[in-house]
Amino acid sequence: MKLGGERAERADAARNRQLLLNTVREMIAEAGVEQVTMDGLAERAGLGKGTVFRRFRSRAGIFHALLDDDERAFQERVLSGPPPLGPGAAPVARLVAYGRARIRFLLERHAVARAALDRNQPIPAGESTLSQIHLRVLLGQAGLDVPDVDSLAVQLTGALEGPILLYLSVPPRTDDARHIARLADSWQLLIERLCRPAAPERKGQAGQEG
Amino acid sequence: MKLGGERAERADAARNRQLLLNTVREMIAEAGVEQVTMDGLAERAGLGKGTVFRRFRSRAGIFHALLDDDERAFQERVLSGPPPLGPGAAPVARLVAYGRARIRFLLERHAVARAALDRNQPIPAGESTLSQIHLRVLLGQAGLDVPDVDSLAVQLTGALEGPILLYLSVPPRTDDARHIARLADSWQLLIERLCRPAAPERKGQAGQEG
DNA sequence: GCAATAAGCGGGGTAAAGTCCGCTTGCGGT
DNA sequence: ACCGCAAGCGGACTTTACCCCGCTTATTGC
Repeated sequence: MKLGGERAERADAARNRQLLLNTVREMIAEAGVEQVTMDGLAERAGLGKGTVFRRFRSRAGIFHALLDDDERAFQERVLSGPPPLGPGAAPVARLVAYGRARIRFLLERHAVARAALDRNQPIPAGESTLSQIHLRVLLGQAGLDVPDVDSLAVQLTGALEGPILLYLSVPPRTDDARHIARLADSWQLLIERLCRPAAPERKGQAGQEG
Repeated sequence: MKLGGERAERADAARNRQLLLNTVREMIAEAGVEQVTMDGLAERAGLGKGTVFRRFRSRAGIFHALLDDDERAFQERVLSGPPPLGPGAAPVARLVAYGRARIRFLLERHAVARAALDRNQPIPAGESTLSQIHLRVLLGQAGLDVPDVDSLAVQLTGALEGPILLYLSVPPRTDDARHIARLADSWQLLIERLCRPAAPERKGQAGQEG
């Protein structure tokens, strides 16, 4: 019985996928992300190179898959863990908590996250839409009076993940850790200012450019 | 006559640098960024491959240099052009104008900007610090009451450039343009909310996570 | 001019990503 | 149990970024 036209993944394929993921984790632990090559991975796993590329379409795809694994656990904490990261706290508090947790998450997986960036693919790290969707929902719950919550969510995702994915050096310099703590505080400030109610005063302030 | 211990760039080197930049511009115009290879560029410029790598340390370095060129002109407009992008307008208005102009700038050079991202180097697009420094200065002038303007500037740079550098597909899909306009509006909203004065009311709102 | 020298130059060599295509094999149907 | 076949597999092949190192040439002091 096949289900809905979609053939299930073959047993050997599933086995090899797991084998490859385990192997790549070992290689990263031993020698770092930089040293992982497709040939090396294939050989170490006792498989052909074609197999590796079939499973993960590119080198970046491997790290993407690796990140997806961890991302699932993270998502679990967000969706059903204790507040303020999980449900039960006020939206603004959850936004702050999410940012802090996300910064930490990405920092701990920094090398992998950067390796998951693909020069030819738009979406970078493991289902980056996770952040975007979650921010989108919480912003909505916060009852912000803004015309376009979606775009704001995109932008805040950039504010949250951009610095780590783009500007951080890949063997982190010693003072990077301090930067991170400051980024987390700064995120909290940004969110709280964004969400706080308007001053009752009625002087209009505007900026424009064509 | 040599100046200050630093040997000036040799005449032939400078000529070749310019030749290479022109050649790469031609190649991009004819066939797109993707089709630019180091061998092809060297051959077309009538130079050796080693020369190309000596001038721009990597493939990304070429596009970085290309972007730097344009960036200089952009910086000119920011430092001494007409307001609100140039000096003379209120800081908040300039922040808004800068964001709009920067989004447009990056969008127009999207393919090059993405090609300038280097998997092994932290700093991405042509002197990305330009945005960071400028935002930093304007935030200071806006007289924000925040403890750490530097981190905020880093984060806003991410908000501004991250979406374009990370999430936008490289042959832009048709509806990407609409996204861009929305991003610009959203940027304005973000800045204005961030900079507006606090409501006088004293109800504290806070969020925390360890 | 001329020698000394350091920078620039060239192109063959290496390594690693990604492609191709014929062979093999698990799987579902009978 | 057997058959047909779509999916999986492997590894040679191609492409391309990047390295190396001996040769060439612009520059500077005499």
